[in-house]
Amino acid sequence: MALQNALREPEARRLGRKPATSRAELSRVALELFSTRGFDETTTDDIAEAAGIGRRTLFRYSASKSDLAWGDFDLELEGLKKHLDNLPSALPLVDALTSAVIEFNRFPDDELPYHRARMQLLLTVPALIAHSTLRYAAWRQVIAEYVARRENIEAASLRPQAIGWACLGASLAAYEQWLADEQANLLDLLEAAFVVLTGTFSNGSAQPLDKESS
Amino acid sequence: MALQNALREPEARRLGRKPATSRAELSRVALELFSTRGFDETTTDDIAEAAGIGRRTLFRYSASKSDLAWGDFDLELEGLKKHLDNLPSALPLVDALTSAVIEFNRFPDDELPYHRARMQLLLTVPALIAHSTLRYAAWRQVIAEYVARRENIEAASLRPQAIGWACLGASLAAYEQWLADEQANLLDLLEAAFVVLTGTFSNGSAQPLDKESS
DNA sequence: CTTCCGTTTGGCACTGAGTGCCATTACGCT
DNA sequence: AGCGTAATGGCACTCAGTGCCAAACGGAAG
Repeated sequence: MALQNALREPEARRLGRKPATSRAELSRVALELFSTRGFDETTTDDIAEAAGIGRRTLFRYSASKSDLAWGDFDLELEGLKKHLDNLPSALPLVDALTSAVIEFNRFPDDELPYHRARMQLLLTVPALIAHSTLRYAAWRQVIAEYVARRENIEAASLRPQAIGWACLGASLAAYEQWLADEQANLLDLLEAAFVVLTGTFSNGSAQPLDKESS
Repeated sequence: MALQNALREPEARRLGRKPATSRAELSRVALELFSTRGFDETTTDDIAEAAGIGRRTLFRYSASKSDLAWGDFDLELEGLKKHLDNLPSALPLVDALTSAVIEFNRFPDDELPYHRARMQLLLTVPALIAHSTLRYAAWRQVIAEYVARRENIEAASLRPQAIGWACLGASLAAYEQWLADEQANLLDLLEAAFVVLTGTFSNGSAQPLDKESS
């Protein structure tokens, strides 16, 4: 279901007909249409036609129309895992998490407009907001597994899961601000979001904190 | 779209044909079918038939099949708002939030099995997990608005939004544990989830990391 | 009781996403 | 050229969701 054909490892393919396109290419085409025409106003027929393939084939590359808005997320998740694995265990947990989230969201300058357009859709179109939750779950799980490994507890237990949620929430809150302000710096916002968490959920009783309104 | 007919204020209805059922009743019927037969295996025709109404009418009471799994959430949200409004402003923010979340999830013992069945679906069925995100957004917004009011900042700004996310995440993490353990106490788990946050994001280690330059 | 008015109902037909089936096409290899 | 393999895409189907509209209903006035 997740991995259909046309996505076998490049080296593993020897026999048979060549795939007519790629998941990344379809994502590009779909994103273009979604951005210009609107998500609901774009049919899967439109996308297939724009990509020069049959509608039936489209659904072999992507499990759903919503899924097209996402690129190769699994690939990026691998990067996140690797980054976490390479962090020194002496680094305090919050700092490790902050660092991982920031690195995960570091993109080359020339990709930023593209990334912004995608995130604009993902965080704006109701159908995509809803669908994205399923992708986020995998992201949260990576965080949870890191916490679990680090503290030698079950990844499915309360603490890793709650922390996974908190990190996701901080990220999305930062993204919303980023999308609202063309000039804003995504990575700064991400760090600020984590500072919000540390400031709010401080260990002792909560002392009044200074505000940073926007 | 959100409020269709059949949901006008009870006192406000004088004229015209009587509604054949209610949103709550349909939710009950649908939940029953979803639980026994499975969500994907239940068609909207099935639900309409079980409720003794036409399929067309079903969609006048509920915007979507997924929405049926939710009860009158807007009503409960009002309760959450009220509770937050009545909290003493001297109460530290974390404690206020914890208290609100706990009160929001307090149910009479005899409703617990029903509530559990519903949450089991909402947190297990992919289509419902996805759809629920849209409902959660309203919940987060209530939290964000409270924080914003309390600190005299914009509800749409980073801090209230991030806190809203964190509270939602803590709640959902607690719910997952609750569903996994028949014996567990939901309110205890909720409080524990908030303790996780306070323990993890303690003020001390909020040191700025290396700066980036993207 | 009848008429009128406003509301809900539900049938019908339609769009569009997603899927199973399967013949066809294209590629690499011998 | 022929073979095996894998991708393609057409066709038909299910099902969610919607616009349209005539019929059913319930209260109030005549």
